[in-house]
Amino acid sequence: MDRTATFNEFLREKGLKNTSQRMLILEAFLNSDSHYSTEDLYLKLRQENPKIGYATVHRTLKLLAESGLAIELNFGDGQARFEPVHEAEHHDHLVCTKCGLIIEFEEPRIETLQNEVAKRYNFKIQSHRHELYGLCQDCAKKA
Amino acid sequence: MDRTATFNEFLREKGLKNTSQRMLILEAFLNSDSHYSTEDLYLKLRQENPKIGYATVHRTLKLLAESGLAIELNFGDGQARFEPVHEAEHHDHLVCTKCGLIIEFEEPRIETLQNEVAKRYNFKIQSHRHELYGLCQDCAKKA
DNA sequence: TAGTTTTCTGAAAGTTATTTTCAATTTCCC
DNA sequence: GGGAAATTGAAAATAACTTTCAGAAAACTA
Repeated sequence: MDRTATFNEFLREKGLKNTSQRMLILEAFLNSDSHYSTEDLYLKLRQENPKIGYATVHRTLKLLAESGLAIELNFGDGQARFEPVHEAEHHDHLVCTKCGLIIEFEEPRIETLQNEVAKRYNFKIQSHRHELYGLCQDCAKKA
Repeated sequence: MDRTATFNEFLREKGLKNTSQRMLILEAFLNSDSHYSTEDLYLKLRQENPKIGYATVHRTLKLLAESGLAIELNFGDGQARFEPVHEAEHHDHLVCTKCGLIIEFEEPRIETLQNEVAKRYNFKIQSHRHELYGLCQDCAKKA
């Protein structure tokens, strides 16, 4: 299932409608390689489609984030940015030191920060390990 | 050198002045265990000191962040929060798979996200590993 | 597929957090 | 203590985001 279909299914499940604006915004967003703020994407869309509204772009980006197709990033410049979530997202682990339970987690924002760190040192990442060790919910309760 | 002294030195270096308000804000901030927004800290300070201004609290928190005593966090709720940076901040590693070079890095924002992940699973973190593997600047150049 | 219901849209207004302005005050350096 | 320079608090300004609302469009129903 491609991402347009994924989004359509998301809309259907939520009882929302598939509109031409949403499709335009989705397409523009998916074809981006950078991190768009609402403003950025709005201005880009305006070039082709002068009657699209800022509020619609904003609302659609929120929906995309909710559907999992986008993640919302905050670099602390007071402007939210949205990034497409790519397939093959990998996960990291929480490991319980008492019972051995392993929980997989995904946190794209950590990935972003890793990339930022690597960039800081002109380092080219090939892979990574990231494990959090501690007590799971049950073991913490018993302790 | 304690943190008050650190801040005073930071002020002196920047040609800024040591005022009673700044000291009050610094003290309240350092004695906090939680993440304060400007608003939070402002309201707390008002209890003891009704004439302190919001703008001053805000400006001082920015200075603290600039001085390295605080980090500014963004949880995406549209409100910046500030957290004291504690001593003994630990670091993680970049490891070059070619020449074995190890670079230490610190990235408090990753720590914050880790905590967020842990909270998501009601997991109590005891320690963690976080290593990025790849090519250092030099090896990447040669490749 | 026409009619009905519900959601959507864009523009503008409203919020909320943050930043700036400015006149009075305070600090710092002799 | 005197004076230049920075600071303060209140209020105004800004900027990002969210909501409102009436007309438009999509989805459902028979």
